Amino acid sequence: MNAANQEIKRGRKYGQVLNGAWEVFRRDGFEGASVDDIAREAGVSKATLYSYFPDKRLLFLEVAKGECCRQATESSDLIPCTAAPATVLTGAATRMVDFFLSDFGMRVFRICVAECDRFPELGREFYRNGPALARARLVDYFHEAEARGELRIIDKDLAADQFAELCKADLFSRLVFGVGGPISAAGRTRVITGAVETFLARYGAAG
Amino acid sequence: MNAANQEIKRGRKYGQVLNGAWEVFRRDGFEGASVDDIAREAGVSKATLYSYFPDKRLLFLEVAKGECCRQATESSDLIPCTAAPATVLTGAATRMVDFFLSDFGMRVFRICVAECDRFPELGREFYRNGPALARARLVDYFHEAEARGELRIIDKDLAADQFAELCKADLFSRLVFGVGGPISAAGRTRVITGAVETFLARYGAAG
DNA sequence: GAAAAGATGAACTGCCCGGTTCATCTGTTG
DNA sequence: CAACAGATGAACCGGGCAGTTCATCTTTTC
Repeated sequence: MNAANQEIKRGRKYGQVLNGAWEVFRRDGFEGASVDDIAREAGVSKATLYSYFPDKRLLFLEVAKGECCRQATESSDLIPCTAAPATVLTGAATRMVDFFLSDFGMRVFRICVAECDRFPELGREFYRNGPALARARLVDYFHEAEARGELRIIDKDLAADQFAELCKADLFSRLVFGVGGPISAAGRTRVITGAVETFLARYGAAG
Repeated sequence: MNAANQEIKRGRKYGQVLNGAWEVFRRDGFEGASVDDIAREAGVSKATLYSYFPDKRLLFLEVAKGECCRQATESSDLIPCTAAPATVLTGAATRMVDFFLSDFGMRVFRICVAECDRFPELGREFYRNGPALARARLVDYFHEAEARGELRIIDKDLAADQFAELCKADLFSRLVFGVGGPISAAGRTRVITGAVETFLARYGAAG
């Protein structure tokens, strides 16, 4: 197991530390999290923790970057491009909405926004594995769909960003600012179908 | 002057404290700001500061809420509703983009996101004076424009949110995560005209 | 000009936190 | 079993910060 798992680079409890640190950081933020808390949460002594990471800053950066990468690889699944645009787009919209409505997505976003002054590279990492990745995939799909005569898009980058943004309508602000309780399933589908319809009204080949 | 200005509720230097506190809070965030720094920045002694506010938390809340209100009242200017929809919407889009691209808008947003766990009411205040207000104004305009036969919108709330969201395409994420240097004027107009065109493709009466 | 109210700044208290040290314990390897 | 590397935890250090106190100074008010 040790030989196979390359992520446990140094020492036996490297993974434990990362998990515990992520738990505490996402709960309390960077400043709010104390190293003692992290050590306790990870079931590890402070001395052990500092034998892995030179300081709190580096620990945080490693944890956050790891989570950003995880988010990217986990969402690297299907896009069945051959279906009708409305179907494909609805699927894509659902996945995007699910992500940023998730507790996980929200926490990562919040931390990135809060700490991106202190950790500029963190914001870039998140952007690369999040918005930029989603855009690249959408643009790829747009090319194929356009070749099939299903869509007509000049500025494909902008169109992809617009679509992603349409998926956030209403939901995102309310969640970010903690307004109006939990999001209902009806509210979700309202936004998703609305996004697809508006997008196709502009870029659909039928228009 | 004292009788006329009701904002100086307690003591002569109340305003000074608020200004200095805002300066430091927006630079360093809540945790990062030290009360000594604030007192120095405000040109006031710490004892004076604590004679106005019982603790740092309340001071921050007062400052942030004040800024949220200011943002609302300052943007309460014109919407010339009688012009063509493309014109009106372009103006509205420009104002929204200008706001969240501004140093001020960005800082307020960042602070609200970062601290909304610690200060739930702050997020609500920002939402009320920001997104919710913008939506209400747009919806009002939609009603008038629809009565004139210029637009055709069923779910006006959703449409307003979509429009606001379209204005953020590309720009907002890049700014929030500090990716890709300053925003060019060309990039700005690209997004604004794109937003108006997509919106009108869906909701314009000509469609 | 005197009293009252407000402002001052500097010192002080406690507390928490990041980071270090060290003597001791545990588990692995040969 | 012996040797060694890693893990432990508890104590400790230095520094910064929120909040208090107080004797003194300034401004207002009558």
